[in-house]
Amino acid sequence: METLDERRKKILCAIIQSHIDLNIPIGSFFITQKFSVGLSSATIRNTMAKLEELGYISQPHTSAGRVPTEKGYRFFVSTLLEEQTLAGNSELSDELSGKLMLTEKDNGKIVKEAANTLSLFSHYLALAIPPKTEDIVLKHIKFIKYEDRKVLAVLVSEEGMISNKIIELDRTYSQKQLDNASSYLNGKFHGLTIKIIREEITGQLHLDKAACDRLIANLIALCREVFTSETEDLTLNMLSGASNLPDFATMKQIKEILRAIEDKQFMLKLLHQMSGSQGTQVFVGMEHIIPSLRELSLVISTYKDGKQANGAIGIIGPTRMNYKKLIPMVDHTARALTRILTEI
Amino acid sequence: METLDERRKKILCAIIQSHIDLNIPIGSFFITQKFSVGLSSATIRNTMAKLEELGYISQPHTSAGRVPTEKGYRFFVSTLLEEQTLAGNSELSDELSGKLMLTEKDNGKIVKEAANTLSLFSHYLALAIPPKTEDIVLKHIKFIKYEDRKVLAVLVSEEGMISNKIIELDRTYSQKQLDNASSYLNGKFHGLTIKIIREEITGQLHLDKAACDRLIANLIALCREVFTSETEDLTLNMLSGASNLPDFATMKQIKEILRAIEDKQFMLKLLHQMSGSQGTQVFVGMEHIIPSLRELSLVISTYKDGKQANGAIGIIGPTRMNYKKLIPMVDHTARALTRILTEI
DNA sequence: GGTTAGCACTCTTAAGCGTTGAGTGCTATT
DNA sequence: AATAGCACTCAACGCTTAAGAGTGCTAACC
Repeated sequence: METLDERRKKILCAIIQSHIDLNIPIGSFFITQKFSVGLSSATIRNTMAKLEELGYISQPHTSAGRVPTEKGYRFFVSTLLEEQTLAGNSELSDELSGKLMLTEKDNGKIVKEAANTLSLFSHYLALAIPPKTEDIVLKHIKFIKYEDRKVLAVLVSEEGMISNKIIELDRTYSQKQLDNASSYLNGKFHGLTIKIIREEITGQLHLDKAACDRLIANLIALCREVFTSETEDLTLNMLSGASNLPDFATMKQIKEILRAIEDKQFMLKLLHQMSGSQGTQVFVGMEHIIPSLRELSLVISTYKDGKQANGAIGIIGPTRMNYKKLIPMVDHTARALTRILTEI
Repeated sequence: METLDERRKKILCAIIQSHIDLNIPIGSFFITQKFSVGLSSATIRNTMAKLEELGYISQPHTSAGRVPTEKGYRFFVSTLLEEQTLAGNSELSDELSGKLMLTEKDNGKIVKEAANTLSLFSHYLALAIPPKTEDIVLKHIKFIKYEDRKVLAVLVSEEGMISNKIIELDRTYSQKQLDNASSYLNGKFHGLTIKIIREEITGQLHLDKAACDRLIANLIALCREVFTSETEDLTLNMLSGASNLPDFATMKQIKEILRAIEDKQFMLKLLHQMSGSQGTQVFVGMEHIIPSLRELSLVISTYKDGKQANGAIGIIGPTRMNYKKLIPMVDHTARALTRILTEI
């Protein structure tokens, strides 16, 4: 595979950046004008022909300028990621600290707020994926009498997530009894991840049953439901700035995006793709996730919440988006989010 | 003001229904074909001229057919509302009962689920507005230790809404102390609406302070925050089926809708418009709510939640939407929702 | 008087067609 | 290797023309 020398890289980036700015095919003459590169248009043309041959750019039609291909964008993005541009996001910083430092919020709301701000500044659709339910560490569980035979279970995680779940029992218990059950479970499961708790419950359950009184056994049995079912609230997908829907996309694409985001599988898939790697990643062309999202890109970065769990926050926009500005922006937001979540 | 005789009504409705079905201007000849009305196109033309003069229909251009005006749609809708068409929504019924009867849900989730289903069947954007916070009746309040000086307050309403709120205190309290505070407040405020509680707190507070011990006084003071601030979760706007975004609308309109829905004021305004009147209402052309939503209509119906509070559920679609099908659908959903919420 | 056939008129839509201009690839030259 | 020159291609634009849908009006009809 032929590699790109310095000049070709420079011209390729010039084409892509120009196309991002102007959204028109870029011609050879334009490059000589805009970038005082000291070459004639004919030379640029030769280079362009080579770049096209290598698959980085293409022509919409014979007599048009060049447009970046996905491969082109990927190259462009990778250079940007290497550069680690620490562009001035001080405005964003201020807004973020201002909004996120208000103390009356649980972590879920903080993450959502971060996505909101990111959407506001990027003018694109922002999304935040909370950590996987499995990795969440239980801090506290509390049962509240809800109706005659229904109990509201409130779960608080070490990371600051809060989740409600209503469970139905086969008979009525007093609040006192429920409090006892809470204490027992708190003592037993405090500090463990949901994953481990789940295993404990399914595995050891029959052993404990004999040891403790009937009430608690019964409650544990029902608790199984709390921990085994998907505990939706914790994995709630957070989406923000739908009003910042991109101008670029067709109705069909927008529908696809929203449908995808409503679908939990998509988010999990995405998080899975991210996991392992740290920092900011860019997916140019999202067809490997959903075929119809071919013309869209995702700039996304992981954040940590103080414990071991990882989430992700990022934006969805057109493939032709201003990566130079947006990559540092997403990166910055994720860092700020991590900082604030660990500070608490 | 000249009134419409039977024939004119019939022709007007034929035009509107045809236009809704086909989304093209409707000509006189078309009407004679589709509806075996026993009149020639010339006669239809005369009637059309009259209907246009009266403002019910209009021509996009000289040689085009007729298109309904907003006035036309309003007339059409009012006849449909009179008719009380009880069209077959058995499929919707099944889906609804199936989804809503699952017992593990709180009322907030049930309402959301109803909006989801409505969106699924209508193929439009569905929205549900929960009852006004003020009218909600407190059933239970519980404090859970969250962090050192932070407490998670969980509010459960008689209607089955659940709300979380984190409040910050000036010192640390033990869970035991928090439980005492919960009991005290439960005893004092159980069964009262948020509105009354709010008044009690702001009014009587200084009197009680002397009577009860310092801890509780302090907690009540902080409780003020729980009840006076907007308790967002309870008034959370519920929106569903963004993926069912209408084909009809321009990007600009869609942005407007989403922006509007993100804005709480809009929802409150809407609920206010609804309040007083029962049953299903149709707003043709939403420019009285937001100017830019001129080409959109809203079909919305109130639901009751067993107590005195009212919410609303409905859909947003193009002015040219299939009212004949959708009005009964919304009506039906609201009824089913009321039934299920009161049954519990 | 209401209804209808006939007809001229209007205006959109689509197709056809030459012109323009941007941008290219190729070749000969430096 | 870089460049100037040139013929070539093709989308975009404006123009004209033809077709067709639907109207309003008038005169005849029941």
